[in-house]
Amino acid sequence: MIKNTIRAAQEELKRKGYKLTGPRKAIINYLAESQEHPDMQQIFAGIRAEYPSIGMATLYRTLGLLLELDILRAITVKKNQLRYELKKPGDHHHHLVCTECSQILEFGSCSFKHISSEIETVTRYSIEYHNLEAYGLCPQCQATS
Amino acid sequence: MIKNTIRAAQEELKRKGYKLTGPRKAIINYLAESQEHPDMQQIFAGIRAEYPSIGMATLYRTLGLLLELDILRAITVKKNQLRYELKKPGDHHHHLVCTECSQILEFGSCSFKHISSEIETVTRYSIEYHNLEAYGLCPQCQATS
DNA sequence: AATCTAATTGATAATTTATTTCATTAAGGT
DNA sequence: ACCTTAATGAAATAAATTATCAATTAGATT
Ligand SMILES: [Zn+2]
Ligand SMILES: [Zn+2]
Ligand SMILES: [Zn+2]
Ligand SMILES: [Zn+2]
Repeated sequence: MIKNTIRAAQEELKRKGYKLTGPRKAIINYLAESQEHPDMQQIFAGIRAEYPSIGMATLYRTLGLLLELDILRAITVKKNQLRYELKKPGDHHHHLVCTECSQILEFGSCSFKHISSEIETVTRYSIEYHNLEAYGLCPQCQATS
Repeated sequence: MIKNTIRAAQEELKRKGYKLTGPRKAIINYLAESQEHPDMQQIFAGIRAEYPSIGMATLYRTLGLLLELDILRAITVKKNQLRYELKKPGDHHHHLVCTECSQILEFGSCSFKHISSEIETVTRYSIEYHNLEAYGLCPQCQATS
């Protein structure tokens, strides 16, 4: 539900004491509505459509902030190639990344949740979130090799 | 076993048709011997100690190559802050990363192996490797907050 | 062991990406 | 409507990454 995702992100910003500004709203809206996993260039271009005055620095700052607040997730496709997605409340999934064409596919089963608390006990870390990416070849790239 | 790690990495290079050059050997040696998870700057400084003529470009190229060959793993500590570790034959582990001080702790239990082949069946991807990082606060940073 | 060939290297330049600065704007509280 | 301060955007600056290319060298071939 896109509306919920947007609202959750906005509320989290306010809850932590940040202002809900035009640029931030535009970025959150764009991310919430994008079905793929866009990179920074795509996001920048996309935002400009409905918020033409936005500067690059603001986008850097905002993505950094959303990551810190754990509202946003970055997926490493290749070295220094990140793709982004807004976290949806109630959803938890991970990603398959094709090492050939960089296609991203989501999968819902998470095996980490079960061992998370045991790892917390053993290591004394307090775990806030986790990322899991599996890398390999997508069906198309398997065919053409 | 450091010796084995070095040999495995070297053999993989040769097996794939790459030359075993001085710089590559130095980089592999450094990585194999480093117990922490160094970043590029640390690696560069460390290599220079025993291979002073190495250029930055070669380090970039070599790290990229080792990543491609799945000999090397990159751990995302923060946005655009990577740490590296050579994969050891017979070893498989994942990482806890402190979001405050960037300390990295390894943990051995991998929950993904069990579901990997099922995901391959369902998605038709062929999975070659995976990365899992859990983020949170290390014991020290929990104390000072 | 000397020769050959193509991959690799290192210095530099060029490019791209990210951050800092700072005057201006605007969000949210009063 | 006003005030305070966080946030923005443009530009400058800095940092990271990649491209270029002559010189070197690993590994194969005599
Ligand atoms: Zn996703
Ligand atoms: Zn998970
Ligand atoms: Zn490790
Ligand atoms: Zn694993």
